Amino acid sequence: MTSVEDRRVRRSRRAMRSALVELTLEKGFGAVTIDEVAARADVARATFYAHYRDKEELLIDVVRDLTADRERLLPAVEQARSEGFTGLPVRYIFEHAEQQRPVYQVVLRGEGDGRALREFVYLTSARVERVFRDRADQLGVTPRVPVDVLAQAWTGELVGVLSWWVDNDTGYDAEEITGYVRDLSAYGRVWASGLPLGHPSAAPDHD
Amino acid sequence: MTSVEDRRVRRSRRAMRSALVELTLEKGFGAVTIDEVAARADVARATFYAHYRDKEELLIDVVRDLTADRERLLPAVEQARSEGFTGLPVRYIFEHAEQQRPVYQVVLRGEGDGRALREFVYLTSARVERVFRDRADQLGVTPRVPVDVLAQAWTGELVGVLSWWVDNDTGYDAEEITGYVRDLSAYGRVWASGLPLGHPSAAPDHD
DNA sequence: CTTGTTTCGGACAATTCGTACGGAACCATA
DNA sequence: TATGGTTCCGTACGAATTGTCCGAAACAAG
Repeated sequence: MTSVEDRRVRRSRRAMRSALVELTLEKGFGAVTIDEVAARADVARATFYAHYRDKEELLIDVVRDLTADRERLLPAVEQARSEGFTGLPVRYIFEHAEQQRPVYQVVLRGEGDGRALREFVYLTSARVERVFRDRADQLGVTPRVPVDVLAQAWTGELVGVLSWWVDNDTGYDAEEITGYVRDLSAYGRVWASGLPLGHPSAAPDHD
Repeated sequence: MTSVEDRRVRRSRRAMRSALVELTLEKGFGAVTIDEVAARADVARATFYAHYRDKEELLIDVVRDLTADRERLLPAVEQARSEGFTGLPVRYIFEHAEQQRPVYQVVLRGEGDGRALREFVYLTSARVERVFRDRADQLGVTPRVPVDVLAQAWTGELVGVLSWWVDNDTGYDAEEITGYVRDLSAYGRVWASGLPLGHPSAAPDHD
């Protein structure tokens, strides 16, 4: 039942995914009705229920499809780099977001009951945490900040900037924003604000 | 119409706000019906519509009430500090989240059509950006990363960690998490991962 | 006490939802 | 190209929820 092999299944699901994205951008997720999705996808309403329990599940399917697509872009990058690289290069994330902008907009707006965005954040943070943990093990150093906190913070930063970037006309292109995010997260706000680097051992009294 | 002065209005709105929070934690925002909110708040259904257009507006009211409460806590802190301080101390945010945990959970889960969470993020990031901008002006330095990017990144980091913290049993208390977030965002991932501090002028090749 | 506002309780039509069904169209095999 | 299994269509149905209306009662503030 509902085999992913079947061409009809692929067709229907793909159609419904992009129908949802379109409609959500037009009138907001909450205002989109299942009838409309089916109509736009040129599919019977009964077909929708044959694949998804509700709108939210369809949106989650959109998220999974998006992240799968994102992962599919990485091997080429990794191969071109020094061996053993398993990171999630910021630059390709923003470029991916540039290409798939409408989808990112819909996903990152976080509509629905939040399951979809949470799925996206989870898929990302789990990836990030794994990378950080491997790196720490490999270098044999003890992190000054626990890896799980690090992963959550960095994912939050990424998602925050990403949401803002795809939803507004910020004036920065993918390359610029990549540079800022990378340097900021790597060297911190003190460096980023243009101050001379003090020694971080004393407790800082910034906010 | 709908004057905020009237005691009946205050009563009704407060009751509906906490009813929504309770019910959302019990069964999820999407599953909560307006009937239930009214019933739990011990208010007629018509009264709901006299105050809010839909559930989302009620949730936004929850957000505004929450941030207003958060702001109300700050003056005491600011006064106890060196004059001229206008920051948003991380520590008090996490302590506030600890006290108001159910509300933070509901808000940060980002259910509904996202307007409420977006309002929260906006209210926070606007505050943050103002602080960063003032600080940059005051110090007369040119930030290496534009202030708007800085604000979005830091807000994202804060919201990301906050969501994770209030929704999971992370094992860190408010003070610990505050220290980590503050140091990490101030000095960056390179420092946080325990590495010796290289010179940040060369282009980094981390992710 | 009087005036204006808010709340109540009940009713209403209109949407949307989720499910069911037989028959037609389709796909992957042989 | 024949066949058995699946997916899709079209339609129909009851149930639940929504948003709006109204007059009467309760309340707040001068």
